[in-house]
This record gives sequence, C-alpha cells and structure tokens, in this order.
Amino acid sequence: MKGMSSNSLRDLLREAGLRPTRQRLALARLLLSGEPRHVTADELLAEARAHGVAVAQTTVYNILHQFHQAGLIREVLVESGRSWFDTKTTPHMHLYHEDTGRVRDLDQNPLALELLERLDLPEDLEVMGVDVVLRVRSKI
Amino acid sequence: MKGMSSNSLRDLLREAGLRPTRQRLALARLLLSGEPRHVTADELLAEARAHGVAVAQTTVYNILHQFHQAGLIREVLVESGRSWFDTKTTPHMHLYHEDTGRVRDLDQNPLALELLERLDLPEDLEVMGVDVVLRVRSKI
DNA sequence: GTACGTGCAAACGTTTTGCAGCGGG
DNA sequence: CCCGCTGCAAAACGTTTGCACGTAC
Repeated sequence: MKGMSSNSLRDLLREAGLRPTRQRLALARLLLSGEPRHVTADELLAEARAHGVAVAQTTVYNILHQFHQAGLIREVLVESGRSWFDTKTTPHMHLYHEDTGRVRDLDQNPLALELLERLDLPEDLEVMGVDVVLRVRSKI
Repeated sequence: MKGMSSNSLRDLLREAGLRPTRQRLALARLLLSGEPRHVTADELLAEARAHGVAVAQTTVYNILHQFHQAGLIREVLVESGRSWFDTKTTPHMHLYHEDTGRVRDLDQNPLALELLERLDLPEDLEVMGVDVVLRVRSKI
C-alpha cells in the first residue's frame, strides 16, 4: 500500500463502508499507506498530532475499532490494559518481547493454518480467527 | 487438587514463596482445590464474598498476579480491558466464545508443542510461553 | 436536510501508589 | 518484639460509553 494516493485511501474507506472523514483519512494515511506496522492507540494519537492532525483521543479509539471491524487492521492482545493494532491482515503469528513490550510479526503462516486444520472442533462452532503469541525474552 | 486440606494449601503457598495469609488461603481454596476453572478477578471477588471471605478488590488483583507469577495459575488475554485466569497450568490452548465471552480449554497439547519446535527463532531469544486462542462463534 | 461521526466528559475495569499495621520469624 | 511485607484506599491508567454538536453527502 506504499505511496497510496489520497483518492485510493478514500476508496479504501468507502469500500469498507466507512465515510472518508478528515480524521479517518489522516489515520488511514499514517497506518495503511506505508510498510506494515504495530501501534497502540496512544502512539497513533501522538503521531497524528505530531503531523498536525486535530483529532480527539476517543476518535482514535473509535477509528481503530472501526478499521478492525472492517478488516483493515488486526487487534493483538498481549498485555492486560493495552491493545496493539497490526496493519498486516494476512494470517501470521506474533512475537511479544517481554523485555521491551514490543510486538513483532512472525511469518510462518503455514504453521498456524495447519494448526487450525488439525483441530477437532464441535460442528456447531465457526472459527473467527486464530491468535498465536510467542512470549519471548532476551537471553542476555 | 480436589479436596486439598488446609495444610497442603499452606504448603503449596509456602513452596511458591508466598506467605499463607488468610486472604491467599481463601482464594487458593476457591481456585486450586477443585476442578480446573476460568475466572475473572471480579467473579472471584464476588465468589469470595459470597463465601463470607472479607477481602478487598485490590487484594484479589494482587493475589491473582502473585499466583500467576508463582506459576500456580495462567493469565489468558482474549478481550482488552479484562483478564481471565486459568487454574490449569499444563500446556494447552484456549477457545474464546465471542457470543458468550467465555473461555474454555482446548486440550490438544501436542499441537502447540509441535508448533513451538518447528519455529525458527533467533538464537538469543528465550521462549517464555506460547499462547494460542481460537476465537469461535456459534454457527446457529 | 439528515444520517452518521466526532469529541467531550464521565464511567468502567484494571493497575499502581503510598502507607498503616499485621504476622512470620 | 520487630522488620518486611501485606492489604487497603485512593489515584492513575487505558479504554468505553452516552450524548450534544458537526460534517459528509
């Protein structure tokens, strides 16, 4: 999505059923027009304001959840009391660095998919997603 | 751990490096002396008070985290803003029912272990744990 | 014009802080 | 008996909610 134009961001939002408001466009540009990234709500708020975007904290939360529901980003739960959001939406796992509190992608998609295929689930359940988090620490 | 006596609970806490205080003993009895279970802090607080145990909310949080750090219970992160605690500590995965908000165990240990073995991790990282959550919904 | 979004303030669940006093030794 | 640590109230933290006002269409 690198170097995505204003117009294609507009279309992206519209296709997701979201009105391309000033705030949504600004956050979409920060989140979705570059390399995949992991952010918290507060980091994104600070970044938006540093770029001169006038936006309320609540709105950042609202928009992050709207993007999540629309499938534009993923939510990653690794700490109680704080959510990470991941702009990479294809199936993959996460590495959580307990020392730094940072989240990284772990690109071994086939494993998580195989895991899912080999599970014996009750017939009446639909799988909405598989979240795999490896908690790691530096050995040194 | 079913039907565990007061004395063995005392020993369990002592071996975990925790003083067997009145509150810790009461919560340990509720959590660790029966079948494996999943609770939130507030559920446990309500249950303790229903059993006539005088304990503060903060103390329940403190003790749950102390039990977690001591390896007596596991923390399960499936929703932002609320932690579940699982009294089953052997390796296993979790099923998160998005309809009901409930957590259940999924006993397919070998899969999660195999997953771990087959990952290519940087040499300098130590794996502290693997969390696998399947988000499911009722098909009906 | 109107349906939908935003942003404020207040509520929520959880975590942290500071400290009085209990209890293990 | 005493010191370390526990357990508490209160505040802080990240997030969610309810509602009045704005804005895209």
